[in-house]
Amino acid sequence: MVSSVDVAKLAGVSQATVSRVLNNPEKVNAPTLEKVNAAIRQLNYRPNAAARSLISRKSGIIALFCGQLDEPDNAEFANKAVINAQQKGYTVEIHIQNPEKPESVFNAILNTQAEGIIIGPLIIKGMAIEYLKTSGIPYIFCGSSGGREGITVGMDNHSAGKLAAEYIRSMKPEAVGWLGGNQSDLRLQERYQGFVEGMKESGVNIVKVTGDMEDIELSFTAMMAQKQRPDVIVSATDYYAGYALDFLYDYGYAVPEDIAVLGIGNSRQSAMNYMSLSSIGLPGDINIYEEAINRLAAMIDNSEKGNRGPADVKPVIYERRTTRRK
Amino acid sequence: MVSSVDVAKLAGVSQATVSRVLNNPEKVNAPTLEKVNAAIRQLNYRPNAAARSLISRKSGIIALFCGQLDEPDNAEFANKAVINAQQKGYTVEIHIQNPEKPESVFNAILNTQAEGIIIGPLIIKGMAIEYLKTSGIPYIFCGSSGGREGITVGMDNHSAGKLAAEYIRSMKPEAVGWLGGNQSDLRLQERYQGFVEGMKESGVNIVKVTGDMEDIELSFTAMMAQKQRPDVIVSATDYYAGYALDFLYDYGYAVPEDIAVLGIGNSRQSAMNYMSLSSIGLPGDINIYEEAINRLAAMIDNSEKGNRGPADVKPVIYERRTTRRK
DNA sequence: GTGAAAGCGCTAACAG
DNA sequence: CTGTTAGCGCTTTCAC
Repeated sequence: MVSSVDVAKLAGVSQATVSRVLNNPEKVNAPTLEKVNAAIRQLNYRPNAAARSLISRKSGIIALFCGQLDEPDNAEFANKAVINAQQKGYTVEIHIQNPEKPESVFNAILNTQAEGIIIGPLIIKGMAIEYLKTSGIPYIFCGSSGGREGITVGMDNHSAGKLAAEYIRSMKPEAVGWLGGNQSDLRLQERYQGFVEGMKESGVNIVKVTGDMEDIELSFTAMMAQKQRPDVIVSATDYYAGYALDFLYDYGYAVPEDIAVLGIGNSRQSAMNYMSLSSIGLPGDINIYEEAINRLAAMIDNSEKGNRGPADVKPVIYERRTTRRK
Repeated sequence: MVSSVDVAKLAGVSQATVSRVLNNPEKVNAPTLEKVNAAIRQLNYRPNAAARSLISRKSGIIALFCGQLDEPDNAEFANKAVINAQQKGYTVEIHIQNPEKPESVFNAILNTQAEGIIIGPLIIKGMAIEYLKTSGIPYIFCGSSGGREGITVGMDNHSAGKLAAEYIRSMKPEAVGWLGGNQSDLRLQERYQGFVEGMKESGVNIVKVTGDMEDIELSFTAMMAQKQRPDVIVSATDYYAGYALDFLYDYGYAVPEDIAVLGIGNSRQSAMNYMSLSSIGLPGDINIYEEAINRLAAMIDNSEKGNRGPADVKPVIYERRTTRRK
């Protein structure tokens, strides 16, 4: 490995001068600077980031936690958050949760040298919150929900559930199915609570199905086998709604004639003509990811406590083919 | 920041002993070990990764480069590669390419402390290959294509294009449209070359449309406005095929009756009933991502040169509704 | 404007 | 089994 000492030798200067060329070139005489730069190129020297951050106590790294990227919600979060962080000059360390052992991903908090942590949609379990709090590293929830622990930027999940309820009540359903996803996902719990609140006193029976996809497939079938089966299905995420559409097709239902389907999240896919899934999501012009990274960066720079509280954005409804009954 | 010296003081031992407790606890007497561990917990001590990697010259980091995660190809790559790397104990640093300035992402190669680099689907431009070669860091292409530079693990793109050609020739098309995506994506170029080769001597006219989505929308419209318009569209990726389906729907075409659509990549979406896109992809049981990470890890551990050559997996066809003409 | 020297927090010999 | 010591590669005073 070539170090700044090697460069110094070749250029015939001291190691300190090499460091200056890298960090304060304006404080170096033009000829010296050129000599050193030539040596750097010749040796293909690359400064050692570990040594630098040992001194500066800054790693330039943000750690990002999220669920698997095959779920559009997660992929959208990761994509936007990473891009915004990159634009601010940060390097992003990504940690993807394995749904089979959801706790284990949080062990990374113990060893990360990240300056900030951003938590997207995932299952918060085990020591996660405790690790976060004791790490001393600024953290922020975005799209996920930390409950009342730390600050959260994202859609107001409770309102989303409530809005879903209000919207489908106008359809006068006989019975409604709730596709809930993983029970440990706080975000989805909040959506469900909002939904139940919105359905209160409607007298409509709610059939709730939860679990991960494999489990859902079974319970979903069971739900549709009942005498009073739902004529409207609300899904806690667009991702599950996609699978619902798939099941319904397999079982011979017409959407929305037999059964209407409503998602939450308003993913890119849902807007495509071939899917055309009605969904509840953020107003079009809001970039919560940029806001989240901005806040995180502020917390890192100013050691800001981040007690400005949550920024819960009110969702809106996007009506598409899967609910558009004539 | 609390260091091992602080822990040592509190525990009444030398700093070296603290280090031993962390790395070789079996070489420490039980009572001492307990004293030190107590101090570690009390002070909430976390070893400084920078200092460690300064000594070991190992960062435990793999750098991953890919295109935006809203494209299913990219998301699948990132997801699987990250999960496999995590299982091997690596931390993954993710670098997402901004399509507006595709070169800039590669600057990260100059400063990364990663021990290995994995390059997924993206546009390789500018100094990318040169940076890779001079970095001295082992690298591997997966899903992307480095041409003949370095080793590649993934689908044989040329064969995929050829297979697409062979398949659609059986449909006796009058004219065929090729939706090509970004011209600078080597992977897509290879698919096209294979396609052209497969169509040779068929006498069928190929209309090629390339560019990113905004551009494609225009050229696509132009393509369909021609007198002899395609009755079969082959898309270089499933992602573009999705948009094609969307356009066709808007313009009043029936798929596959008026126009058949074939994708390449066999994304999860394409298999869903609501999309049911015929596509060309890897045989079901192959995990190229695990293979890629395994090879990269081997290159890191053994400083293996990685000259085992490319592992180009032969693709197969998944026939679904968008081409199933009766 | 440049060099010498002191560490950043840790691991790894080497003594004892 | 435990303490002492010498760096890892770099930035940053402090002299000259």
